[in-house]
Amino acid sequence: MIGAAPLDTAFYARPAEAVARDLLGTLIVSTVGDETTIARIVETEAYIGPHDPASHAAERIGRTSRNATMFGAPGFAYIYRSYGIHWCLNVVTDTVGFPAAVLIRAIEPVAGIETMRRRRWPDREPGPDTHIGSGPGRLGVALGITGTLDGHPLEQPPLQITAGTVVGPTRFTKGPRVGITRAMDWPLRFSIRGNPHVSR
DNA sequence: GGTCGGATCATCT
DNA sequence: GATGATCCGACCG
Repeated sequence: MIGAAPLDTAFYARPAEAVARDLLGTLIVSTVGDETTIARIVETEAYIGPHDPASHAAERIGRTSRNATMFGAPGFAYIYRSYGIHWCLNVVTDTVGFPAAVLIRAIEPVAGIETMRRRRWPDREPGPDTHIGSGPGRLGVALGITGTLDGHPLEQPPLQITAGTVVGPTRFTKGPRVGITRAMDWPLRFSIRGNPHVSR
């Protein structure tokens, strides 16, 4: 459903694993730069707390300026710079003082696809639509997300998440997270089964 | 199809 | 000084 109300704090104020699963099928509505783009979340990863060694807020790291948003209230965007190049979007979950978040790993374009194509390929022929948001760095570009949105409440423009399509228990896959070097076997990555926009 | 190296920088050792 | 929740283009087969 397009135009649904934003997800509320109660949705986010749960363990990251539950939020990661339930974010599948919901819609990101971005009005960054006066252009509206809407995309369905098709892949997520949970970073479940200080005991999660792969988390930016793992116990051995503690609270730093980068991960400060993860320690705050649920329902806010945690955005970080990846490999010095990409902006990656997370959603803060659980409770204040307990750092947990869900990384959005892939999206499927729903509206504003021309804007997304232009942002992704400004100086060359557009690639296939399945490459617009099939990865955390890619979807950041497509939706116009930058570090200035770190700490932004996701119930407000210009970046919101609203209810979308309910993804049933047999229509998603759960498996190991991608690109990490610790806790590589923890099954905290969720994706819509068979969706061509999933990163892998 | 697959593998490899470069880009680029905030954060941490 | 090294690392990393990545991506892309080049090259190989």
